[in-house]
Amino acid sequence: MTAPHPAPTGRPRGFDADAALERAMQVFWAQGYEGASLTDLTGAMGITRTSMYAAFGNKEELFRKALERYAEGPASYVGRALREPTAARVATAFLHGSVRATSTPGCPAGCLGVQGSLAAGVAGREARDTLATWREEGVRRLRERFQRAVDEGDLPSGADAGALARYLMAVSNGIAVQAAGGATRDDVQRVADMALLAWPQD
Amino acid sequence: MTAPHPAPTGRPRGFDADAALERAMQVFWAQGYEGASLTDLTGAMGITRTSMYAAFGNKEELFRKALERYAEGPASYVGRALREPTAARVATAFLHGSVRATSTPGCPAGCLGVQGSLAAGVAGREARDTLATWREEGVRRLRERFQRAVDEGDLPSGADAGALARYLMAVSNGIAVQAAGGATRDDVQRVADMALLAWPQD
DNA sequence: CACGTTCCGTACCGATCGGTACTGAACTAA
DNA sequence: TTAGTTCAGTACCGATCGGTACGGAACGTG
Repeated sequence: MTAPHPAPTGRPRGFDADAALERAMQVFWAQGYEGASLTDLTGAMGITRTSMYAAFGNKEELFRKALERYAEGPASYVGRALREPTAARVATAFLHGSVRATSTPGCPAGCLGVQGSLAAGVAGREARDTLATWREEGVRRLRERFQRAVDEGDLPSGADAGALARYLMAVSNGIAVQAAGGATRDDVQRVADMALLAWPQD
Repeated sequence: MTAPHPAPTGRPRGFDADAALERAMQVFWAQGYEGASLTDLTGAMGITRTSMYAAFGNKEELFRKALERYAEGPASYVGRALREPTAARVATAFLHGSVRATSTPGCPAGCLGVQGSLAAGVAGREARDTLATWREEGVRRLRERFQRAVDEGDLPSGADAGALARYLMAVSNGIAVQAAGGATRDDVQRVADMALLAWPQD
């Protein structure tokens, strides 16, 4: 394994693909999949259509890659929250992370995983399903974390890990909708704090 | 005032405008504002483009009228909830109504007021703002109802009516997102019930 | 009947949609 | 230098977008 990139022949790429993807993510985040035209996207990315297609495939693949970047960037709080030592701290970190990510100055308000595509025509159906799967994957990770907490005695033995997981995801989604609609960070922070009052006490 | 409709001269309308608006509402609900093309809409409404423009103005006005119909139909639970005698019962009726409306067989999953337009390009920006204003109006009505409950001693004097109102709206929005993503009625019912555990006890 | 008014249906408008063919330009290897 | 390969940019593709012009059809009124 001396050369992970086999043979860099031909004309080199004239732009930073990582930076371009970051811009594309921002456009999808702000305008949604259907609302983001190739003109909008390539304009923000600073490249031509042909360069975009050569580097990312097509609009749908660009969207999927933008979502991956989103998951590792603005939504990285999910993975961090899951590594908290107790279920209660997981819940708190998850919702507080959601508050921060959906109300960060300089970034679009809301969550790409929600407003990227929620209801769509035929053209945006695949993007919609991609996001639904992504959110469901988040529920699954939370559920498994909480099931472990039940097994370890961190949560009461009667606690429903699946219900707790979906509850947190739903509140997070609601925070995202509120933020997208103009609610302030203080507004959604109060929502998160109030939602945590429902957390099971042992 | 003998004739509220002054002079019904000319060729009479060949379709039921009310039924047509109902179909349009369903299409916007399922596909969102940008995802619903005029071909989709008029096809479902069973009328031609010219008839739609004559009866409803244009796509944006059709959307606003569909939202009005939604508010008086599937979302009528909001007004009913506000008339409940105690704040706690308002909250319960509001979230349970949200559960029912977002997971009704035969209707699109989710809430038109959320997935109708959350993030949009220039074309859908007005629809998006219309929905944000509509949701904010819901928060206002809840807040005023809860402020009254505080004044009457129904809620503790320290309760923050605005925070309670936004909390309920956020949870409702989250339920809508989850339902749109495929969560079952039982799933979102559990979310609602758990969210109500956070309600202030006197 | 003829007349004015309104509605319906077709056929079309310019603009924009996502996507691509093609021509050079810029690089490495021989 | 030459050949081979990849990228950039223009100019364009057919399809679809929201919206409309226009002519005929269906009504109430003289």
